[in-house]
Amino acid sequence: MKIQSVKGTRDFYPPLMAVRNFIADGWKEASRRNGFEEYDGPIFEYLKMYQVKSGDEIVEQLFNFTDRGQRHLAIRPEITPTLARMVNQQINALPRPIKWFSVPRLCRAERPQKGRLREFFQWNIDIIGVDDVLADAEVIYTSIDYLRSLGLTSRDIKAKISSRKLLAGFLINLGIPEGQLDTIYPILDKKTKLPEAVFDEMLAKVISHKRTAAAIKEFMEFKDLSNISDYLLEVIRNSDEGTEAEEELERLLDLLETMGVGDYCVFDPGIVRGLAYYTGVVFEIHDAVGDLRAVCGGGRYDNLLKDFGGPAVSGTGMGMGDCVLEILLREKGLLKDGQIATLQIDNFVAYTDMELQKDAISIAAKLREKGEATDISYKSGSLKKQLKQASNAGAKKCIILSKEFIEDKKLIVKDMGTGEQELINADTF
RNA sequence: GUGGAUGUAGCUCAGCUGGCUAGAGUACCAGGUUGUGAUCCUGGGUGUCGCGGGUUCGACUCCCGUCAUCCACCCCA
Repeated sequence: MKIQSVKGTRDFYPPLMAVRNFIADGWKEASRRNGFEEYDGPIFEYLKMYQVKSGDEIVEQLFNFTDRGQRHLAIRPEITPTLARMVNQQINALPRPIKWFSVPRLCRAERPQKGRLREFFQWNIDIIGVDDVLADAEVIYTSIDYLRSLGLTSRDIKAKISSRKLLAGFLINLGIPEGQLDTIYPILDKKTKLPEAVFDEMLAKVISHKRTAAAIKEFMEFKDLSNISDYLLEVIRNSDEGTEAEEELERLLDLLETMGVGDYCVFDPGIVRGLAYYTGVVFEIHDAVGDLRAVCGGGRYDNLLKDFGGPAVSGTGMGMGDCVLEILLREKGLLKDGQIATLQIDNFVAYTDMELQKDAISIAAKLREKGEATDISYKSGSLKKQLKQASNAGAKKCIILSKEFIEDKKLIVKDMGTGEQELINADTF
């Protein structure tokens, strides 16, 4: 019976595994050089943990099951709730600030499409316990730092930055009841993703006042804080919250400039994020020219720990999936199939006669004991074939046992880079 | 859940308005005077033409159904 792979999953054959490691290793290096510590949690959790934030409809979008003890469990669709749980459990023992990262394998039961699969990897970084926007700047900087290290320039990608607080202050001053904000955010989040007419229709359903709707659209299209119209500025500054958010954003952009990534960053009030739990700075990094979905997204969530039964400690973080990233890197020519070696050995041991096999095995074993990556031919076929195998394995040297070994206990050591070879005494090994 | 496209060798694909034993490139295996990596040459098909029905003397080809994949919606933590 032939069984195929499950929809939305990937088989990581060695060349693809090399790509996956290339991405994950880069994430880990970027995390460490920016001062983040690695953590991980279980791959499944109680289902209700994912319902806290997002309600019951989320259940249809994740893989859930009941174990033999009748526990309702779910394979993790994200790691942030796990992070919140773990931090809450030891909140009084952990030194602040908490700067943690993880590269979890996640599953979501959504319909697969370009840049979105049912099983994927996502780099998460979070800073918990720092109210200062410096923490938001650090998160954005670390994200850019990684992408930049791959060769993506400020012409390739842009970090679009806004603030939920700014938006909230603006909307409230326009006369929108605070309780309605959570319904409006997901709609505004779609502004750039939908045709204008469709968006207008959706917005009209929640905002009947035409001038208010127009003001919201106008606000979301501004690209420069210093160039915003007097009327909108007045609306923003008409509240402490709006004024505070404006100052925070200005400081954030200034910090990013100081960090040397100012040219990657733009203010974009069109960035809202669909999630309810964001409370401050929000951002997404996009392909500057293409129409791929966001490479990563994140923001500040001041109530997350509290929502998971912990204290009111603030956090800010970011998630970056591997699928869109890989597509982007391939489009930019920064990642090519077969470009990353799946095998890198130091020595390959070849022999021209079966009577030499035992000695060859012994020499290979000694090299391995010394810590050198060594492979050996399993049969004494033509030397041509064995050298080809050595070459394919990326061997730096090929050690050949032949008549010189039988006669004088000498080995041929061939440098696979230069092609030069020398005779050495076998007892050197 | 909705719509569109596509299913032929491990991979990329060709195969016309139905007609001989189903093909190419690539990959892989073997060999090219039993001692040298590339290229080249020779040989090897590794296949339930997604699956099931129907039409027909005859189906990879046409029709119906079904399954799968991809793309776009819905959704997106």
